[in-house]
Amino acid sequence: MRDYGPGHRRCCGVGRGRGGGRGALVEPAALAALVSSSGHGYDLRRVIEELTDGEILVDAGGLYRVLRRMEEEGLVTSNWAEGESGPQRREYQLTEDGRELAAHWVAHLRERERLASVLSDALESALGSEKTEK
Amino acid sequence: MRDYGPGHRRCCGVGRGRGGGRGALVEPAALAALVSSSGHGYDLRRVIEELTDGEILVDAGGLYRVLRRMEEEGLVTSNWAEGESGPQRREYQLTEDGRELAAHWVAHLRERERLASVLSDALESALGSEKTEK
DNA sequence: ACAACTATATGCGGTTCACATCTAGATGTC
DNA sequence: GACATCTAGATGTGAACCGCATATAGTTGT
Repeated sequence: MRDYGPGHRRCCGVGRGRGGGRGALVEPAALAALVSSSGHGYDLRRVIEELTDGEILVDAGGLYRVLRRMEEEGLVTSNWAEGESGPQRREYQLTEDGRELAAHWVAHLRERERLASVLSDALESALGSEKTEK
Repeated sequence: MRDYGPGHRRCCGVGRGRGGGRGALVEPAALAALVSSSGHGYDLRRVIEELTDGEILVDAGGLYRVLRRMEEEGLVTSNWAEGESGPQRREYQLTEDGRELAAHWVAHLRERERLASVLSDALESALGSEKTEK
């Protein structure tokens, strides 16, 4: 159901479960983190946060899911870190495929950036010209 | 929505069913079209295409779904066009709420644009600095 | 003993979207 | 007439994304 509660209005697809709210960001964010420093999942969250100046905070559960999927797809490899104290860690490394995909993501994100720009320009000018004709 | 052509395997979340591939674009695109010219659904597709210089092509089925959902939410109103030849047309008009939401979408799209920019910058610089150290 | 933190993982549900398919009226062609 | 095609609206299906909650362990601090 689409009940956002009383007096609480839905705005621009922001909210729980809105998968497409920002588009697929977790995968490219994970790739970015892994390109700059391989490591374990929990830490990658911090790397992502740092890389993006705190703009992008990924959900831990979602990140683990994405990492496992990427492993299935041969984009990363993992192994349990040995001889360490603390909880078990699964260390991830990028594969060559993963590195290639990361490069593709750059172009893809630029394209997405442009689409958002084109659309917001269109919206803005439409709203603007409407005002003048009133 | 967009035709990525044949022979394009999974890359950067492009493909069927990837809901979040580019984020929610149909709703804001529909709003943009309706701000600049109210009309019926099938025609709004063309308006969207024109507004975005052919960059954004929405799926007809998806557009109708979005329009009906927006009507449920009070963002648009519709009525069957009368006294016309051809197939029945449902004419849509923006409500005041819809106009407000359109304005919100501008800011939201700008934010999304920035996020994509931040992330692609991060990815690019990570890939770049990796190359130098090799 | 208990709380808090690190680390990995699953469950759940809502949402977006592309592709295929369906109905139906209008129009054109052979 | 039979047919293909275009316009117009609509549903079915299923993949994928994501936020939030919760579960499980080990570690560290009080």
